[in-house]
Amino acid sequence: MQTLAAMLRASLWAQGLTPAQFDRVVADTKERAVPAGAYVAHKGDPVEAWIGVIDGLVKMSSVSPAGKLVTFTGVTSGGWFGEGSLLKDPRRKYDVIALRDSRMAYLPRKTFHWLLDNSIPFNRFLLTQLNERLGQFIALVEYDRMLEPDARVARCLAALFNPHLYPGTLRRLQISQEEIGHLSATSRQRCNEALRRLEDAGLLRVEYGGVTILDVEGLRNFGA
DNA sequence: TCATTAAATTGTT
DNA sequence: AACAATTTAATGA
Repeated sequence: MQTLAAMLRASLWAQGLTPAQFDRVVADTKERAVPAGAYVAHKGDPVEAWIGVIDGLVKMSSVSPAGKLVTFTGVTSGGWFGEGSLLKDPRRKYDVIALRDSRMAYLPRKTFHWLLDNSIPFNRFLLTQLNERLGQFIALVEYDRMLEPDARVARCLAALFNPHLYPGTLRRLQISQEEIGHLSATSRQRCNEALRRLEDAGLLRVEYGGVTILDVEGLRNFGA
């Protein structure tokens, strides 16, 4: 648990701002609490802000025409998303749902573009973020077809600890096995089996209502 | 603070 | 998908 200002200060992208720029960001950014299970943003909504997770966990997902729920990725404390929509498409391309009670930060579109125009470090950060996400999605497509469920679960968890996207995330992840299943496209029972195998391998510890990550690198390379 | 009950989550079939 | 076991959270004495 941390304050909005502390979260902003800890963000990689805020480190490179001038004190004046940082002050404006703090002044413009609004905070909102979202209970578990509630929508942070709906698919198709106009995108009015860059959204960060101060504390909590959200998932980006979509519902196919056939009604099937597809989860793309999760975002943990310290992560920001929606820059793609702010740069290009005016509307959000996916639903964002809180998996736990979460506190979100909203940086207005106007401030976001002002930072783009005035801060080189901010641009640099965005490049890195976009690149990391691209890599994540490429890996997603790749391992979705090639790897066994154990490895999918492992990499999906490792992705939540990407240091570029989510700096300083605690090792303890509060998430049910059912949700890990959604994130990794495995059934709940297959996910449960995978988690226990990963625990046997010493990569994480399975707990009630969550897991503690012991070896991020090991998870990332699992099954490779 | 402790005991009881309900709800959520996990482990098995 | 359904069921049983386990853990946590909530309630009230």
